[in-house]
Amino acid sequence: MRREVTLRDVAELAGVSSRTVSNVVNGYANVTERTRERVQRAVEELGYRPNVLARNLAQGRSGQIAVVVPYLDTPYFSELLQSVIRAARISGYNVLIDQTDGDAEHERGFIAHGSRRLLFDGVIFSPLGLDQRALADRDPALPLVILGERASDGSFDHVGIDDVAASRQATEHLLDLGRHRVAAIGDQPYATGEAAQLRTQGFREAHTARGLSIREDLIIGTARFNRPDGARAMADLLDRGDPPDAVFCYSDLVALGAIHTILARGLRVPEDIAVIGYDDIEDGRYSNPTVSTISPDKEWIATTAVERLLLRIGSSTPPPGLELRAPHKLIVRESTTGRASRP
Amino acid sequence: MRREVTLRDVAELAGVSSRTVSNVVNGYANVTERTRERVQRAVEELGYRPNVLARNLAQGRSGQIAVVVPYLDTPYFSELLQSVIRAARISGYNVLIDQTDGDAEHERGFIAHGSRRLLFDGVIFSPLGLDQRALADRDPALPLVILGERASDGSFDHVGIDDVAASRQATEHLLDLGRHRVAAIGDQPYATGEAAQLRTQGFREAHTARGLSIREDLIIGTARFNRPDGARAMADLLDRGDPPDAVFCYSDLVALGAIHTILARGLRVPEDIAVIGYDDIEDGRYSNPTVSTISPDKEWIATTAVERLLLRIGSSTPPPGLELRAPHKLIVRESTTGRASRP
DNA sequence: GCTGTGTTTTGCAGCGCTGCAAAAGCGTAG
DNA sequence: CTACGCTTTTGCAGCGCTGCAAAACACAGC
Repeated sequence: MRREVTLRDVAELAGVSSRTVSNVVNGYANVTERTRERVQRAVEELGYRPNVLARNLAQGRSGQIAVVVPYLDTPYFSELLQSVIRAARISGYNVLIDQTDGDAEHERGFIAHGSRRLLFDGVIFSPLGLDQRALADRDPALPLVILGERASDGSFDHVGIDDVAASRQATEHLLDLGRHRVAAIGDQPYATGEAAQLRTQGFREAHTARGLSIREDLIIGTARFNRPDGARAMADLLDRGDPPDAVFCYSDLVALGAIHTILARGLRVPEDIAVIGYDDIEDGRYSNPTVSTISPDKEWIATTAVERLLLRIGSSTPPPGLELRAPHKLIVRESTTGRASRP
Repeated sequence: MRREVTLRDVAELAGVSSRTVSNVVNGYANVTERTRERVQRAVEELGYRPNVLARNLAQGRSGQIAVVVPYLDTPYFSELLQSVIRAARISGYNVLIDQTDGDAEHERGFIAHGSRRLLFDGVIFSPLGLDQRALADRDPALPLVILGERASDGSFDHVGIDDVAASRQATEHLLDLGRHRVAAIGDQPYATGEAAQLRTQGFREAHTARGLSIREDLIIGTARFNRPDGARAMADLLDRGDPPDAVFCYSDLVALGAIHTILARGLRVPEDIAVIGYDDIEDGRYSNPTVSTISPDKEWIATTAVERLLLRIGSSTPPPGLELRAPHKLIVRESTTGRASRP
């Protein structure tokens, strides 16, 4: 493989210094038209391409941001990622993706002090559960934006919807339908399940606001927010007898899993059991029945996260950690109100 | 921000040369136990972390591979990516992800000569359509593995299932059910739709092998392989009158979209119309009805692609471009044979 | 003690680029 | 003609690491 063309090669051909070539390549303003043209021609003649690695080393930055999610194949994340990549690219950043598989050790490693130093300039992090230890030995110099959990300690930004309000809204929708035995699937009552706990809180508030009591045994925990766990939890509920007449699921995947079980048992959705999900993934818009859900504004979340992160990367004095509330709305579909009259 | 700890700092503290520290850090064999320990201690005391950028520049490699897919939110790709990331990480490689949004210009840019030179050591590329021009001015020195399309010109590897055989198998399954008016949704009869064309070919072969004629008007094209396009295509078919009694969809998403339309029209799946998909994504295992499909071995595809790519990256004389056939199988679910008797 | 062999450590150059500050060029005013 | 201020170009050092080859060391055998 022949040696690659360098700045110096171009400089020699154009009869200028390599620094001038650098200036032209980077669009520096103070270059005469004549020089610019001469350099431009030389660049093209030799087919010069800047060496990103060298540039990065010299600048002390990598031009990459990392996005860390627990699972890539969760539609919510992949839909979000799509927007993040787009937003980052507009600003000239590449996106390095990593999935933690929900492994706490792995999550910690990503924001720990000095880890993979300089491979990325900042991290957008969607932790499955961000424990105290991880926060404690995190690199304070690493620009960080957290998605989902509510945990800003002032040194990073947090972007997410108001989980409590949204969950309350979802539950109220079920109660408005006249359902009385409403179950919740997805609780995670341990230290790292904060997102789940906020949803449970909203679920409770909806009840107490109406003076309704909560059947604690109708709050079901799951390890993950995916289809198999939703299906399993629903099966548990149905096996017990005295089944619920409505279910609030903490993700659309859980809802799809639950619906799968309900239908497999010969019951109807929503006639026998109404189901509402969370996330508004595309699946739920095409499933049978279609799934009512809480729809977070993913585009808003993605662009805001990138924007804030780049701001952090760019500023020497880190801006204060903000709590950024993304808009959300309730979307009513067949799984709670049934199919509209057929055409 | 204080200056970061460098090799030289460690060297000074340990009283050795920086080259020796480098040797220890990189696990070079010929270092006495005494030296190694001393250096190790200094490394820990100072909290030294290698600067990846500098290492990359010195070595002339980036330790990253790029994976380029058209759309990240397509479950098939996100499921595949998950495995690719895992496989790459095992070999110490990071994965840089990019989505092209199906933009040909963007796709070309990724493999074009010199583009983003050295940002990644190789590319796993799932082109939406790899046109001649892109192949023509591709950088011959860039290690490349292509997924999906069948297009190896000998200078790169290609990993994918046998599309023709698989499609034929799917179609035969529908014919075996006694269906006679079988439609196909997803054809792309233009230059860059090779994957789709192979599936159409399999569809045809299944018919001709049994001496059946094909109703050309039952082969429907779509721009993408997603739910909305599947739903739309199915609506077209039904609007025409004389609807098909079975449909072979070129992806599970298309199938889910098609099923959505069929059910919305008050028809039944599979009683009125049997539907089979392609890709075996998780959706299809939990949808109502569950979706029969062609299941490619994604794990095999991912690990093989990474393995071959790293082999290319590592060898100075590029190995011959291989055509690697991944295993696949037909999976029969409710959308073709109906629900098993209820429990 | 000296030589030869093998192991361990070192010095240096350089990967290709950019930051910095100085040098050169250029036009205008005095 | 000189001085001054502004624009344009340049030279150099250095980002932090590794490749290479030479130097230093250790040990055995004569």
